[in-house]
Amino acid sequence: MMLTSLQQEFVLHFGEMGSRWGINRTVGQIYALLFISSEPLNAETITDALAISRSNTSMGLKELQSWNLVRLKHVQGDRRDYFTTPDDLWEIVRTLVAERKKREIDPTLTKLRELELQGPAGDDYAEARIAELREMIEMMTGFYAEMEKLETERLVKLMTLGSRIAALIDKTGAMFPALTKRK
Amino acid sequence: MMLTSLQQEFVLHFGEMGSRWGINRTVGQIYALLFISSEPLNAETITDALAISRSNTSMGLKELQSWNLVRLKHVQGDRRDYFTTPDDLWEIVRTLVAERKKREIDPTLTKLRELELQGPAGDDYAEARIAELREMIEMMTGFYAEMEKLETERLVKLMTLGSRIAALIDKTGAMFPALTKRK
DNA sequence: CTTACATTTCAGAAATTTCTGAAATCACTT
DNA sequence: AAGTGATTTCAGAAATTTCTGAAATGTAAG
Repeated sequence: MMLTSLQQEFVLHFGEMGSRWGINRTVGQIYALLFISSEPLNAETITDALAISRSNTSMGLKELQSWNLVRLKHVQGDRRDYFTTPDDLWEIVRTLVAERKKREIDPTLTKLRELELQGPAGDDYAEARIAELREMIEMMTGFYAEMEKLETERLVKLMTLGSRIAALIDKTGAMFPALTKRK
Repeated sequence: MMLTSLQQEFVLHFGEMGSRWGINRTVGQIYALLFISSEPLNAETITDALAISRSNTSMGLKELQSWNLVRLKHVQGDRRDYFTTPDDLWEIVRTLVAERKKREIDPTLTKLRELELQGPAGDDYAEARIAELREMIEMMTGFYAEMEKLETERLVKLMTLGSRIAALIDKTGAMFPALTKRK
């Protein structure tokens, strides 16, 4: 498959950004290619569009599947696997956030709880700092859980409230003022 | 400096998580150490607490400074630099989010705008997909900009609204319904 | 069961990132 | 301006990650 120059640039950009996003260049490129392709692509097509090895494509697709970022399709009378990204961008963002939380936040939350369970270690400052960090992460993951529950309509509405958001918050009764205290 | 076992475990965990967070092990460990230390530390102390080279410490601190994640302090009568993390966790989170946005999102938004400016490339699907992605990122960065403006009090209040958030959103008039449409 | 692909695995090669020690630079003191 | 100690730079070494080609495995059809 020959890429248009638009596709080419888009794909290369995602490849370069890959390392900042915690994936490698190839994975970024494969994802980008699937994202801007109107039809599902098979591994062979991806391999030659990106000029990489067939095995690299296989590993990249496996990685994207582990992130739940691609969907498998089948074409009538063709036994090869075809891949796409979801049409709905909101679904993509939800998946991305969920997976990053799982990989980047959850293990740390677990570790912090473990450390607290190990009981007083005679280092009051470190203990307080760890507790404080755990509480903050819990608050943020709690908020995330609520956001995740919202249907896309409401999420969009919230995100487009603009500066009226502050006034809206003020409309509700005061809650958990203790959580705003500083050390 | 001898680390307590609590500090040790905390530091090692941040080191391991480093790669998932887009920093390297050493940078993760240095940050963790500063975070749980009640007093500012100098490079020499960090070097021997983590058993790394002096130059590695220097590079790690430089990296943390480029992220705005550490503060420089000076001790009376000591010409060495001492480093700490801000006491206020909210300040840390704000910095982290701002820096990640700058590194992970902004360059892509710029690139997408560039691609759109290059004008019709005869690939309607890719063009539509790129426009859609740009709009989504703009919506999210717009929301982020609003969140960033909120004082910590209000942010905490918003984050602890729990399930009442949905009802609150519904209280406002309908806005931008077009933005919720699917392809 | 055999053939004909399709896909995955995996050991080593290649590329990239991280780390070190030595030298250079910087900045304060005398 | 010479001396002392702190910090940074940087070239190469070490470690890690990514990529490839070949072999192994999987799977549907004949």
